[in-house]
Amino acid sequence: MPEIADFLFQITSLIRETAAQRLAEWGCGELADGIELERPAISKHGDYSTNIALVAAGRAKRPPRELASQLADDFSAARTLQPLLSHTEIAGPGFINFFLRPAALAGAVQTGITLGARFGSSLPAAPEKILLEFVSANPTGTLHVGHARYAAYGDALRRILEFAGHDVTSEFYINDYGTQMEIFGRTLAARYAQELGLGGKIPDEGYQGEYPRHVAKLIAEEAGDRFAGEMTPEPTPAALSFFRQRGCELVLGEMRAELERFRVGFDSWFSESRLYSSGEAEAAIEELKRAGEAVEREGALWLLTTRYGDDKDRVLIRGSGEPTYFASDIAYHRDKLERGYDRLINIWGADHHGYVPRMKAAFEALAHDPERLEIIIGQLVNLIQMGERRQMSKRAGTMVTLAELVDGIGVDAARFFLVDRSHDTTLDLDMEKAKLKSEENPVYYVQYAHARICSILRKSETGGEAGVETGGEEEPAGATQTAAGGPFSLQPQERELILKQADFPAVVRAAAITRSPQRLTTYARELAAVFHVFYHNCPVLRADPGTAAFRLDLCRLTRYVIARSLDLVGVAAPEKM
RNA sequence: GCGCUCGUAGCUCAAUUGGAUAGAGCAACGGACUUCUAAUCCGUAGGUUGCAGGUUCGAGUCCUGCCGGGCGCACCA
Repeated sequence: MPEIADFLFQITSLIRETAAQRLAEWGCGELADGIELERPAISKHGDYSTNIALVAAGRAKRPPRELASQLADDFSAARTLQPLLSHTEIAGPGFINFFLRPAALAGAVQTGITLGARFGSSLPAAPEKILLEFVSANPTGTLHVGHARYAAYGDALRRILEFAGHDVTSEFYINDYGTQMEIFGRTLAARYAQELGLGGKIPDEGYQGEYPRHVAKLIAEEAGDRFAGEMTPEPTPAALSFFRQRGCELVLGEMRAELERFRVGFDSWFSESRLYSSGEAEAAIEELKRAGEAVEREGALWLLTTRYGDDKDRVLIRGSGEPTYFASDIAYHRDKLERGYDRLINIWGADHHGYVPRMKAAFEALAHDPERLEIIIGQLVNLIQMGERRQMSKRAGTMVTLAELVDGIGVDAARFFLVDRSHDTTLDLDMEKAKLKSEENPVYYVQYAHARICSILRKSETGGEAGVETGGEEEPAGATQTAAGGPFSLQPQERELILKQADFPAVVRAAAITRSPQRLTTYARELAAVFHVFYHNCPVLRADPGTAAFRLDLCRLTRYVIARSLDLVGVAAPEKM
């Protein structure tokens, strides 16, 4: 239920109210609340249409067109709808098509402008306190385009959910505990020793590649030879602990800077190792033991996830006494719930989807509703290099970093490109092609419309051309607009523009509900297209004063909606191009 | 082998969650700048929505079975 009066929502509400009584008469009154207005594909089919007669026909056991006819009469007779509705038609198998009065559409523009920055925002029926966790890259390397995809998607989702009325916290989970960190620390120590000419040896399982060397260099710069005495024959535990910790800090610092450059900020950075220092991990495990959900077997501690549909039980504590990543994750999610969130949304890569059932099972084991955990699986990014499809891999050196992506095509093009396709399809990225074709990125099409509008608005403010020119002479035939207040008609391009603007609040809502930021890029492109057509057919500053004023309002609202649509996916809206 | 997931124009993707004649952008071809920004607009061409059934007034969308791609199936994370 939108907090804010939104034109399409208002009409829909009035249609529902009007239809409710008749539907009840036919024994299907509960259908009224489900009535939705759609934009027909063809303009001849009206401004909006509804299929309610078709839906009701099955229940009422009467021909759909007969029901449509009755409902259409009701709509025409309804006092509340008369200021909005010009007429209705019945078409096809039983669609009811609505044709709106121009004055009503003009009123919608005024409402939108009055709402200003709030236009499109809403208050959902059940606002939620949401924790949105994404990226959460291991602090042992650099961010690549796979992370970039989740960063762009997650951050856009955060913006959209907030604008749609939810209370969202974005969080980055830091895997700074366990085996991988251990190995990373050893790798850094070896690289550090090499920096100092002490000839350290990278462990067998260690990280090859340039990045650890880069981090070790940073440490060498700030620490000098302070640890030189602790490197041979083996790095001391104290030294390893330092390298682990300092390395992690440095990597996270670079990640944070890189993400900020990408316009992705996190409200919270949550450390895995803190779960152990605070005793939370132990507490979670104890709770599971006490509840009889975790048992010792074969020297390890197992969580009995098969009770809740998982394929096999899962180890929490290894025979070696080391807790698994799964144990950490349980403690982590327990902590999230204790922080009072209604819903936990995790964005995971497709390579982790097999992990979902056990995590859900853990919720049940802790007697929490697994529905509160929503895991969004994002498909992976493949690289195309020299015409070959390759999977990204640090070891194979087939990796494109977030930094390279941003340097290559810029933040706006990169974010638009990444969010524009569904997170649910695998994405092929050819960096060479992406660079060559970056000027063809649809983001510029949308930004250009925005810049164009800004240019018109600038000129209107300086009073340059408004009203001084040839009056209505260049108007397309049939224009009969007069100053506000009088009866007028709308050019088809104006009508299209207004109807497209009126879609915006519903687009935001749909994007939020279906977790699809990509709806916004599609919408922004459509709105820009409709505006460009309007621009070519309907002069603004050169129109007569009344028309010019009205069209300037159309421009203002379009500008606002484009800027907001882009902002919701983290893309800038430049005033000049 | 089992599980999850995706197959839509030559390419990259949409399609208001079951609606009317499946739409955009690139790429191709032909037009429009003495004009509020030509990074734009107009037009042409491009499709058995992987295949086969099913559900109903109606299917790209839901169900079943095949085919093909991706990803998983650890006391790794």
